[in-house]
Amino acid sequence: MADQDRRVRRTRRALHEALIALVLERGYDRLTVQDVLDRADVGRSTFYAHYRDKEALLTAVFDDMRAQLQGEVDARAPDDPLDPARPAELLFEHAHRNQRVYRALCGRRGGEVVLRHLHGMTRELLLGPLRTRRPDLPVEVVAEFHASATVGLLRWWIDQDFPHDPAWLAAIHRALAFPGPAGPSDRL
Amino acid sequence: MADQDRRVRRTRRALHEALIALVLERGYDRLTVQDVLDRADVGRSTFYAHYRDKEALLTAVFDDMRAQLQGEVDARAPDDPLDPARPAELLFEHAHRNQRVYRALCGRRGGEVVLRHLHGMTRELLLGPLRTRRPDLPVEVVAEFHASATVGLLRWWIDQDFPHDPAWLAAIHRALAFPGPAGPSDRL
DNA sequence: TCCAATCCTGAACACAGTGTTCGGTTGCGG
DNA sequence: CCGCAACCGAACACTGTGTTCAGGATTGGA
Repeated sequence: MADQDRRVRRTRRALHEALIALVLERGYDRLTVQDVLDRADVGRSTFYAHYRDKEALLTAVFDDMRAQLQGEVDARAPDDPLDPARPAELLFEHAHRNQRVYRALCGRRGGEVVLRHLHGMTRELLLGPLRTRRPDLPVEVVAEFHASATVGLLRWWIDQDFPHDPAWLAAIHRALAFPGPAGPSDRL
Repeated sequence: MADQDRRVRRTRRALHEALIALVLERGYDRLTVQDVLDRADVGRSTFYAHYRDKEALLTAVFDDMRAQLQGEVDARAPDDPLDPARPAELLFEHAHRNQRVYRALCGRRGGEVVLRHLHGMTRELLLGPLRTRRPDLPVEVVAEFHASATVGLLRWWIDQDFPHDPAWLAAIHRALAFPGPAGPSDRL
């Protein structure tokens, strides 16, 4: 199996790491495939044997992050499946624990593609809990609203270098997105 | 003065129009400068005499829209400067009256750059009215939240081909962003 | 230990798109 | 009608992309 060959693992890992480092230094769109190759010390043809292009590599890095987050959500969220602010809270915590990657992927210097994926992911994450919260409004629109707001908040936090706690951001998010005496932590 | 030469006006107008048309057909990033040139029937060197690159042209088109919107906001908003939902309402109305341009600039096929500008513009538009609304939370964060949510809603509306009214969208926006018995039109 | 399969290398290549230059032409405004 | 400014378009150098292929290196399993 392809996965078990150490060379493949090494190559992929090196490319991922090089991409992240270079995005943090120069920003995604100022990057050349050749730049990544030089940094990762990988041959040109090898790269194209693994990824279709620069964007595919970025997506692969994002998918790693996505899978990890999804795992945590699946593990920690189902005990409280109806709180619509919970997914965002988990997202903020996950970002806080993986600042480097989030800065590269979702920060100012990251690519637009990742933002689209992140937005879509967040929308799906929120769609369930939101269905019950606002039965009077069309769910798609509500999900769109909250996904945009949540990702916007996250981006702001990242670009400000993660000030305060994840809990701080989550409290603000809850106060803005779901005001009222509902939540247990509605004050700062 | 440069502005008064008919040739300049004609060239700029043709380039703007060609860009919009082509974005609607193929999407911004699938476009070549040469494509725009062919469609506008303008020489290559002429283009670079007017704009630094493809992105500068896009920005110029956006600035036209921005100026028009700003004019309307200045004309119609100051009578109600404290309602934080009013700027978004005006934005939705303006988009509805300029569907073609908004689809090209801010829709799915538009460029990422415009989105950043639109986001910034919206944030500035909201910063004033929001300052009084939520004195307990940091203004920047609140503005970020609402700018993201508003632009997200607008993009959704555009990509769905402007279903319903501007008023419909504004009502949803108000209900989600500023709930409570405050606004005059809080129901659908 | 060996070996066949698989991966990696690196240079060469064709290609697409960019942004600039410049001599010559056209159209504008005064 | 004239002088100036804008436009043209072809040519050019340049950057980056994605592919190909023959030869060398590593791997996992027998």
